[in-house]
Amino acid sequence: MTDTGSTRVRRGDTRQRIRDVALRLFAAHGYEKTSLREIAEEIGVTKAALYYHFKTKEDILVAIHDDFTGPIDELIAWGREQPRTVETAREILRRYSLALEDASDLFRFMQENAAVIRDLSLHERFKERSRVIARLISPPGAPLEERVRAVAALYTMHAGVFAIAQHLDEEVGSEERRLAVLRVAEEMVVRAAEKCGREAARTDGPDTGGSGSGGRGPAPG
Amino acid sequence: MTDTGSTRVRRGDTRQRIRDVALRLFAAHGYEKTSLREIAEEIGVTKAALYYHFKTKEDILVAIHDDFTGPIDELIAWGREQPRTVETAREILRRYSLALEDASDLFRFMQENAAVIRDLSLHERFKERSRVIARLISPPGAPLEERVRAVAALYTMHAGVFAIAQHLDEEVGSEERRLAVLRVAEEMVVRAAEKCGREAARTDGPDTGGSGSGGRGPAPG
Amino acid sequence: MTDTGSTRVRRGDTRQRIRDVALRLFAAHGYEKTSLREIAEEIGVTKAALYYHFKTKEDILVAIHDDFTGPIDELIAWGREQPRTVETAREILRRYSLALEDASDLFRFMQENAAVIRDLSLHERFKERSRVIARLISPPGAPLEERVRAVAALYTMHAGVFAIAQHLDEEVGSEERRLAVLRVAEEMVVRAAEKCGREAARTDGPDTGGSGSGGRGPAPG
Amino acid sequence: MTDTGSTRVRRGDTRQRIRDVALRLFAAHGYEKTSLREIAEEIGVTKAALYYHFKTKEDILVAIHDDFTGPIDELIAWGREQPRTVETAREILRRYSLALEDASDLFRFMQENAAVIRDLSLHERFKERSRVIARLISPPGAPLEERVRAVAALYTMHAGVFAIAQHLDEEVGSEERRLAVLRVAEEMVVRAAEKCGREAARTDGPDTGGSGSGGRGPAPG
DNA sequence: CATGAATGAGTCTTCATTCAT
DNA sequence: TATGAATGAAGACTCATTCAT
Repeated sequence: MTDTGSTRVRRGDTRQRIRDVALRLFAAHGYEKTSLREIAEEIGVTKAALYYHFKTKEDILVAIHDDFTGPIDELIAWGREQPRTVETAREILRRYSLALEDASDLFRFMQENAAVIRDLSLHERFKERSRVIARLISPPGAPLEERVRAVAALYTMHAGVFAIAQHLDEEVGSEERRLAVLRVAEEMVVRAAEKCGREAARTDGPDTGGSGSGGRGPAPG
Repeated sequence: MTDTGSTRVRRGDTRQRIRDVALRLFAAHGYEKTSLREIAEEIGVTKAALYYHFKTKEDILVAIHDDFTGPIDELIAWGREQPRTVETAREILRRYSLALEDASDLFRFMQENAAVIRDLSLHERFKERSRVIARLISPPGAPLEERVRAVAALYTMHAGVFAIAQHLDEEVGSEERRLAVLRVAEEMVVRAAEKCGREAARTDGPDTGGSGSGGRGPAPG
Repeated sequence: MTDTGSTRVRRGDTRQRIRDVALRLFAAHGYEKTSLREIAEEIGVTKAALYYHFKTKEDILVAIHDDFTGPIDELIAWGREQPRTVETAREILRRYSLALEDASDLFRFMQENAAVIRDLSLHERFKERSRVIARLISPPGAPLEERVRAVAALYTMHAGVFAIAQHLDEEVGSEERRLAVLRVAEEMVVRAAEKCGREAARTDGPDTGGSGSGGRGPAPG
Repeated sequence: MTDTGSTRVRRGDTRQRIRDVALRLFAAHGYEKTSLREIAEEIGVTKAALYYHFKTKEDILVAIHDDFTGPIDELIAWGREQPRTVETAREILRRYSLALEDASDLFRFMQENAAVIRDLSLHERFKERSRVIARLISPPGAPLEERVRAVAALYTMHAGVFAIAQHLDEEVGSEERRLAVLRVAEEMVVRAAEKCGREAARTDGPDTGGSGSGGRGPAPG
């Protein structure tokens, strides 16, 4: 066995630990209010060590961001090749819901620090992805209300991972909450399709979603 | 005639100008990234002058906040005395929509700086008001999904004043956008009531709302 | 009588003291090696106080520089209006010698920190003035050797205020040294004129100049 | 045949490359402003590698310095054994001019970083050599003006390799410039001797220098 | 012969805040 | 009603240097 770091410091994983701690602190107190000193101290290294691994504070954030965009990019790639049906839209929402849950800290951070992020290089990359997904759900030339509904569905899901959760301070399981939010979002886009008379397959309930990625097993009626 | 500031600076209204400029800068670049120096410079006074009018930086924010809560408080008071019908819920949304539009900078700011605001005294006051309105729409003991829908409707409207607008980069009038968002939000709570079998009055359209606060004239079909 | 600062700090003159101390330290240890902390400590204020008076470290240097350029600019202005005779050139050298002596710390600094200064905004301004004076002495289209002589004369004088002085560690009075250097420089330009056959007035020796601004007494008309 | 670096980096010559790159950067931006990171990056090794070859940053500079002092030391040795005639002085200048040209980057660096170098161990060694050469040209007990002339001649040559060159932005070949500067310097010491009535050999032109080190062939009349 | 990882001291600079005037 | 002058604390970042591997 190699010397498994009894020597006071988990070796090698510093870079990853910086990302982890930074995300937690950024999400908790905001990007500007989190100092590199705090991050370094919590990890147990010096500020200078952070600069060995990342060129700037913003760079840490970028690295965190890019850590989580893989699933989203796959979702976009998948979405582009599907037919533009309501069922596709629903499946996108289901998958997006899962991706969101995995990266909930990051999304919460992006949402709650939007004002500051606007001045960062990150901003454009993030915004673009958001826009693309919205377009995947609501066809480019769709009527205003349908497009609003699509974006609203997305934001509902974003809010679902933290803001809405705060309003539900009772004992609501996180998976239960996720599914409830998902169902609401799904319905929004289904409604949009109905109203605008698209090639809506049956849309009575969120039943068909059974295809699975929306969750394990059928959602309770 | 009133002394129309021959001296290049409107005298007397400094306090108000501080609030205005501060809100604009806070909303644009975030609370932490906006320095008192910037505010003072833009107004044309010294930093010290800000301290004549406000005790701390946070105080400026509190003053701004309180400037805009009047209408919301009235809405809450009004809501408390209404019967808990779907129609009431819709009317609350309509009025909330208008209040939001008037205080859009502030709401945008609160939303986009949530992470930083969490550490401020303001936070609780703001959060509570939000919670109360949500409760006005979805009865305390309502089923999970209905409550989610209520909160989602509220967030949809919050997002409507800026985030959604960004996705609608075409030439959509701001009033047109507001009404579209409002309609989507209304439908969310109506749907909730239907599903949960409340004493839903007719919900076909946002017609009854004629009481007026939802907008001028009937919304286009 | 007003309270004449028994209160520990000479009031009002902070800005000037910053310039003085900064120049001394810059000249002694170099621009890069002199930290704002050192300057502040020596004056007895905080680093932040420096930033109340100057926007950046470079700004302090610029202010110092501009303090001393007045006489040089006057010299240039005067020179431009004189006939381009050898006598004018000699008078320029004499006046330049005096200006140099007054600003010797600055010139020494500029000379000994040239490498660093090259990256500063100051550089161009300084270089240009240097060039102009050289041109005043050696006519634009003069033969190579004459121009070299003019520049060399200038550099000899620059070096005279410190580098040459170091080689003369015996007891040579500073005024004695200045005049010796000046005489050498004068001769260089006189020789140049002789060789190139300009309208040299008598150039046998640096005698006539004696009365001039190179020492005490009125400059020749 | 020699292993001509198939591996992208000339191996073995790292030490030399450090010296080269360091001198170039030191001369360009100054000693303090040039970081070991820059040097290492430009070479394509890590900072730590520099420390394999040199003990400190200052050590790199010392090594560079010592690289170039050989010719100067030889010149000094030669000079010491010559009779103290004007002709000797001229020959010293001629040889010095050539040595200077070979080590122009270093001399430029020493001149333009004098303020910083003063705090380095190098300083004394360098200054001493300078002093010795000056003494070789102007006899120990010579009158003030003669000594000033000697030092000025030396500084003129130093300045000649860069500062004067800058004033001559036209197309003046570097050899042409060197010779012009040399001629001016020579004349300074010749004049000194004339005035002070030393055993001046003929001084009409820089002809006798034929020994060659002053340049190839007779200088143009 | 070199690197990966890290450090401690220090850099310039900005900030919210204070207070005598 | 304001300002001029200043401060203490902190910020992000860089540097020369070290050392185990």
